[in-house]
Amino acid sequence: MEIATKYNPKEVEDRWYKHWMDEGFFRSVPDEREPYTIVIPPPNVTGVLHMGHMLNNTIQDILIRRARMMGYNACWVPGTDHASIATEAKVVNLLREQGIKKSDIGRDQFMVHAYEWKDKYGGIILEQLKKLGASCDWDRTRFTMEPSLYAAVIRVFVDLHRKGYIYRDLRMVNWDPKAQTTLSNEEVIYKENKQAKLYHIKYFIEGTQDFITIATTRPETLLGDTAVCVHPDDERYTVLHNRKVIVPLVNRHVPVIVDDYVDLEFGTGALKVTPAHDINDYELGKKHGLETIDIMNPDGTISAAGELYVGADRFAARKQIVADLEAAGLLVKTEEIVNKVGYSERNPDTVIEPRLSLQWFVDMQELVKPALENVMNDNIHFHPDSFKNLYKHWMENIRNWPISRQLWWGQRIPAYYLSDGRYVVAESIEEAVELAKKEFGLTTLTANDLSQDEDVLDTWFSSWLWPISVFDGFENPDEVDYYYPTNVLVTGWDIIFFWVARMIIAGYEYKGEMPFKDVYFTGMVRDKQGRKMSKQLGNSPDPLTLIEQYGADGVRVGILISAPSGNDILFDDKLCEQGRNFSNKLWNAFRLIQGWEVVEGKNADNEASIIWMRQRLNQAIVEIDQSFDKYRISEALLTVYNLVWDEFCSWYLEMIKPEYQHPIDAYTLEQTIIILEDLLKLMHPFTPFISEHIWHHIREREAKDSLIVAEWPKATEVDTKLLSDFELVKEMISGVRDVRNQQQVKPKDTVDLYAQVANKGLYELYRTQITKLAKLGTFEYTDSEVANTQGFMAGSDRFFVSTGIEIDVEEERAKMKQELEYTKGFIRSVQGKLSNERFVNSAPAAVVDAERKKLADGEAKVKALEDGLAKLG
RNA sequence: GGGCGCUUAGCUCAGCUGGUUCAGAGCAUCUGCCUUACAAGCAGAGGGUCACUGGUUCGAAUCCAGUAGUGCCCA
Repeated sequence: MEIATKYNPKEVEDRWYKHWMDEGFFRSVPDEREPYTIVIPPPNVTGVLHMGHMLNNTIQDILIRRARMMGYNACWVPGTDHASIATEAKVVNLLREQGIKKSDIGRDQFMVHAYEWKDKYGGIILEQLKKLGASCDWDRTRFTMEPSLYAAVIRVFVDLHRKGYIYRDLRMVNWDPKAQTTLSNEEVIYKENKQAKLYHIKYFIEGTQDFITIATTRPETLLGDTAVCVHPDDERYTVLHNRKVIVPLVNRHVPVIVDDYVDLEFGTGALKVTPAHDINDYELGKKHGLETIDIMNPDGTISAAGELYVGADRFAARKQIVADLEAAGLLVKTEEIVNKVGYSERNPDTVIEPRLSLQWFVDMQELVKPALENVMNDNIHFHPDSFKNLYKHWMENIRNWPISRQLWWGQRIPAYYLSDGRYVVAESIEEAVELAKKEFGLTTLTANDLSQDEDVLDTWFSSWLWPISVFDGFENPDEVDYYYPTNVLVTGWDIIFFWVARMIIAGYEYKGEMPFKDVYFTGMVRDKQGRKMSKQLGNSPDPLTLIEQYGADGVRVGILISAPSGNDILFDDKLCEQGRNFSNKLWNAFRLIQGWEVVEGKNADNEASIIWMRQRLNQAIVEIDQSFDKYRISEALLTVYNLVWDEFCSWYLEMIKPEYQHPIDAYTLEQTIIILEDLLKLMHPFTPFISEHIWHHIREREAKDSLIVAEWPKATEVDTKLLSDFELVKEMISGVRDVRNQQQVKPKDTVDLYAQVANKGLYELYRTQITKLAKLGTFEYTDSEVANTQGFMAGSDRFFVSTGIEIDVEEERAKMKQELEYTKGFIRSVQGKLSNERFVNSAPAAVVDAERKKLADGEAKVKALEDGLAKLG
């Protein structure tokens, strides 16, 4: 059979994914085995795959595939969250294109459209994950708005309310006037506004012709001013204490208050106080008992309470008020300054408005306690653990969580109001009626007398239940008891607060136990220049295009190879090229083995190579397992990569490879295939497609006998002596090759080698291998310098290569002298250590022994070189 | 302003409990090879004062302090 010299992943990948699906290898149901569980960080249902997903899902797939091979009942639960703001925005836009306004069709109709949209466009990302090779149990795909998960959210809200953790309060919120929703602090992006203006405005002092100048960047808010504040130590304004000033245009008489909150340096040192429209002013207002005047409508226009400019947009109002102030002679001056303005993450052009609003909150102060404790004491283990600092800092300063969102797409808050504003919280309207009857003594109350809260809950209020709710854990203990706690959560560090912390909180509150044992934080994927990948910059490659170009295996290797946990990675297509080349290397090793003619019997010359390769494999298994245990995934990959490429391909296969058109003996072939099978197993988590493909072509196999469920290799005791001996042999062969290169010996020509060595047995063991890889004519031993040869050292052994080309004796002597000097210097430093009593007494015995060995080796080397130099004359 | 990181080869980064010839890998560069598995390859080579200054130690890239540069988070 002719096999292409270049591996073509496109012909292979879809086929094996289908095979795995058909055979049900991804499926997990509870059984007597120990589970290994991962819940996917649910991507946004409107989302498409980006590089961050690629990284984080590749890691999850690697972990779950290895666990599956290790015999665990591996369960990776996929799904999406409903992304209330993002999805609602998409649905609103779609409806708008059809000429439909959200307000016209009403809430129920809107929800019908939203679910339709989700069914049609949502979840593309899950299909894309299949291309990457993600071995999720697709039968378990969950969605945060499906009935069971919806019910869980409502149940938790009611429960937390009953326990007193959920309350309603007037708070300053980040208001997005376009989406007409409240945003959390994390959803506000602060951008520098270089063209901001600082307006200096006159406030007359009551009963005088004097005025005080106040600087503000938001002059329209003066409509809501209820005080002016000065610093107690500010002598400029001492005369104003206990006086009143007049707010311009609206002519409101407001008190001057004194508080050291004011920054003496900024502006004029006097601050206008607008409690309804600035968070700091709100705090000041509370402290000083000021009136709060809300001058803004939800859509960002001026409300009736503002008295002037009613109905005008806030920015139009600003322009107008500046003009009017100027006309009235109340504007002292306008200054250009740079300030930071908050924008909505979802509507990037919309300036966030601080606004007072009646919101639902979760009181986090008690809830965080077990979540903080169990991370700090490593019951839940963070990787890398430096994120504990960040976590601790946040958890110790946690603020209460605003969970209302003024949207329709989401779980509607289960609070039911009477017309007088009193309310009850219940899982259904029926329960609410009963509750209200009892609580308020209204025996004749019916459902018609109650109206449900118009707001929905923050999407994270669904997501924090995910490790429980995906197993229907709030309804039925069967599955959740088996799978929970899950083993590991893999996610970007940027959502440590949004999600990771909150899941831990919910886990302890509702299961009394951690949601996962380990958390693996991935870095952010950035472009070559270190910029975050984003749609706006257009610097993010399309993952599916990359898969087309390099194969899923290649992209997986590429993205992982430079991605130690927690560190940001600077992504470059070149990395995928390296991944693709790795696939190709393996492919060609397979071609070589597949192409051999076989002859019965056993070529004893290969035995030493086989034993070495098995030991080398053994050692690598130990290293790989250790790396996995510490979640050093990219390090494990590198070990596999070097094992396959360098050790197996460059050394082992070159040693056992028969001469051209000669057959291989059946024994060596079988041993080689067994070794290759172990390599494929080790590769499988990283490069699932090509490894499975070769697995099925290297032997005849049943469909069930697939690599994805093959047993993970186990290491036996590692023969470190044998391995270090062979490293010396490698060094010696490389030494010969170096001489060949320097002397420009043609690849086909042989050279003669003379060895002046302490341990002939070592080299005899590998005589055929050495002869073959170094392309030797003769290989003999000597006890002194050989004339007209180029010498080199490997360890403390000395070798002489005769290439038939005249050697420059002077050059040879100079090289030897240089090496002699270096070695003598080295010996001096070792002797220095060994003659230091404090070193010998306080360093561990193994370290001291190692130094003694270094000394002995060095001395042997010096002797060989000195003898050689003497011989050269 | 407060907090947390980072600084190792031209580039991107490893280097774990301070201790093997510890200064590494990949990419890039240079030399030679289309040697019948692989040019998406093979065999080699060069390249670093481990940011700087001090300290602890028998011993520091590694621990501590300070300085400089840089990035992120919070206000």
